[in-house]
Amino acid sequence: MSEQSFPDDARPEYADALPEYAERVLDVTELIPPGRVMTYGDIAEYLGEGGPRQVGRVMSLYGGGVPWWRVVRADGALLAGQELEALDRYREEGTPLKEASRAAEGHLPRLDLKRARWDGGERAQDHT
DNA sequence: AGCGTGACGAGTA
DNA sequence: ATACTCGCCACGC
Repeated sequence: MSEQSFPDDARPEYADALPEYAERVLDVTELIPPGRVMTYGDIAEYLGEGGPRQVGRVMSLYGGGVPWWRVVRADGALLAGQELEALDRYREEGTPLKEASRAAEGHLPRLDLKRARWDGGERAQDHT
């Protein structure tokens, strides 16, 4: 096959296809079981490529078609701008939440990562 | 090329 | 628990 040599800054792109990295991130996102979550960093580590910021970027740009609420920040804070949307999902999926202490009323609950975090493998998780 | 910005994360005060 | 720093890396100006 004749190898066409493109200049490094003029590689052909196909509009229908997402960048390969983005596709992998979305792929992993769809593997997260309902009621569980993975952090941006977890996904990056799982892929063995990129970092949390790269994953965050992908979700920001292309996350609309996948269960984006199952990809969360490491501190358990709900996604800014879509807290209520996400909270709704968590409640219907039974995702472990950590209710805000009564002292902080205005605060929405945060995720209980200790219980909700999914390691990417199939494994029994119990307790209550 | 430099610099600010971001759906991040860990460490420190 | 909050605030701030740094490290990280892709992008846009």
